[in-house]
Amino acid sequence: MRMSRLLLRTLREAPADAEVASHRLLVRAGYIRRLASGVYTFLPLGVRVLHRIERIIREELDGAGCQEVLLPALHPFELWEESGRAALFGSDALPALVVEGRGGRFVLGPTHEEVVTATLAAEVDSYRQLPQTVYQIQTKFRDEARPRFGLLRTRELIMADAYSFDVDSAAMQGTYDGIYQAYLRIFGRLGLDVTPVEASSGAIGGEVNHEFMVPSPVGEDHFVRCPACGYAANVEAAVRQVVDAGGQSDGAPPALELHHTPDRPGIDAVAEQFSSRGVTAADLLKCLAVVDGDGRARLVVLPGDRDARLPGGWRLFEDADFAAHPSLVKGYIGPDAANGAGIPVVADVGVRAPRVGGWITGANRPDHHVSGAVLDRDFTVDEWGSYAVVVEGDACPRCAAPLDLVRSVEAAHTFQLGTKYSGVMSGATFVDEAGDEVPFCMGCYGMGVSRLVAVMAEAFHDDAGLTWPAAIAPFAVHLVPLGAGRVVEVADAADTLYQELVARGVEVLVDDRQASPGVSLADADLLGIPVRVVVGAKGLARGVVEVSRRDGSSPQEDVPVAEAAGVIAALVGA
RNA sequence: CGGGCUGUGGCGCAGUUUGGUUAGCGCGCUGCGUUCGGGACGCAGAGGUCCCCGGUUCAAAUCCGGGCAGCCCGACCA
Repeated sequence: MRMSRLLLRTLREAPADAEVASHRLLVRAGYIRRLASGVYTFLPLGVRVLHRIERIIREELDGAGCQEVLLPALHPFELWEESGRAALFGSDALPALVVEGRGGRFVLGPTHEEVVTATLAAEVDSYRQLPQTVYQIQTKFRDEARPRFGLLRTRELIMADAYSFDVDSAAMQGTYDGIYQAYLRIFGRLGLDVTPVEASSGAIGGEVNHEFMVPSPVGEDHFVRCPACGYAANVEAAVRQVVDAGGQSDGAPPALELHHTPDRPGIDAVAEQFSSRGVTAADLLKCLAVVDGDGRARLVVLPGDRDARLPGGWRLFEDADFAAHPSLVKGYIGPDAANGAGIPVVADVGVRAPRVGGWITGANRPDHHVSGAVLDRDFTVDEWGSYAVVVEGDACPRCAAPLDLVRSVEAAHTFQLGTKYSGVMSGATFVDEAGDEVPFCMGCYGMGVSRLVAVMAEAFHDDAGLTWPAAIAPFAVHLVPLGAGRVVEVADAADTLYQELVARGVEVLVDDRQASPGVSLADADLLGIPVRVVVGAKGLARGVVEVSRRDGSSPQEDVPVAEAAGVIAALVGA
């Protein structure tokens, strides 16, 4: 490709809204342009990178036995009513865009479980046709509350999503493992350091699921990792154990005392009132009245210095709920009231740790708290669990070693869905060997392709620009003639080398613009093509061209002009 | 959805407080010339609904009212 013909403009300065390196560099180097907030155009260089990534994904998914399809991006609204997920539209969980057309109401697909289930339902009737795994590379639409960081979080995104259909749960798990391994191979070929973690399934659903996390300082997710046993989980799903330090007090048990605590909204304010006794938020019980997934009232209790982590489907009490349960006084809840009212108390394991002086907690009457509350004397717990967001240094749930906290970008997410969709959508069944009609056992697997462009740019850049690995670079070789406009030997040598490389099947970008050397070299740094070949008067005087690696992985090398095409072609594996 | 900030040629910004004649600077763009192995220089040019609507005024980028959009922090999130 001749650079003079390439639709490319590089920018010396990045737009003011570009904060992170990938966004700044992809815009400056002319790979992408913003059309609207969270909506980007891929220019020719950007499309080439996108396609290289897609090709790797296709090769690995095809190799894992998946078949490519292309599902519609425009979905009949009724399909989403059938699955029940239309009820989530407009919520943060599923911010879909709905459009009114002459043919009715449509959803701009935010994800494709409904469509693919309907598709397979129509094509598959017998266990003999199973298993099936299909995938597509498609544009998805989400009405993001806050698009940001360039391609990392957008309203319109390109995703590779696969869907598996098996006869039963055991078969589905086998398929799941196969895709999981294929995903690891994809990230391996991209050269990304990825960690699969246990995660929460959100609006997609299902029991078992994994996120594929790429550690990054600009990531919006956090996961914990155990350096001892390898446990890894998103903080939204991570659990911990509480190690009994042993120091049980042998002094007299604390007495239960009532305190007047007016105008003390919140844990920190209450702790402040007792600060003269050395009390901190960790000495208080945080008591959250919630409604669980089955609509039952529960009281979640955890140490006051921890953020609560509620299981999926649980929600905090609203005013109407408090009205229905008058024993729970908003702002002054103590677990004993829930015990008395028969409301199950579920407590974080942190509440089990021995505590000199007991707990400070609500007194179940306005403006009052109690101190000296002791577990099993003043209140009881019906069920123990991990209801606090795990933080760095918490004990690993498997081996008790201190956990590390890692900031990261979610690059992919896989789910074992089971019959969540096939169980409720009509016709999503097949006849099994015994002649019974049973629903498909499904899995789904999503990978953010456009997001991966940004993830790769985050992982592969330096101060001067991008440093693509060969696997996804838009071109293999950047040929930079210096002074071709006035030194005919340079122009001739560069043109000859360009023709030879093209003839050998090397993807070459040649800088045939009328630009000064500084501009050409700075743009070459910015674009990040892995191998650079400088053809200049200085080199030609010695009979050589200069070959270097953008990532600095090997020193610059002088190659005799006559051998250049062969050496370079071998270097890039053409 | 809450808080803060910002909308001025393609990009980055000044000008707005204190209204005033032709709206300015750097980069980029066009032409000519010189230069050119790390973002050169000179000369001459082109390019602007100053986010939108309404108001005040002899006069509005500037003041007032109402919108819209964008960014940041938080909340939320597949």
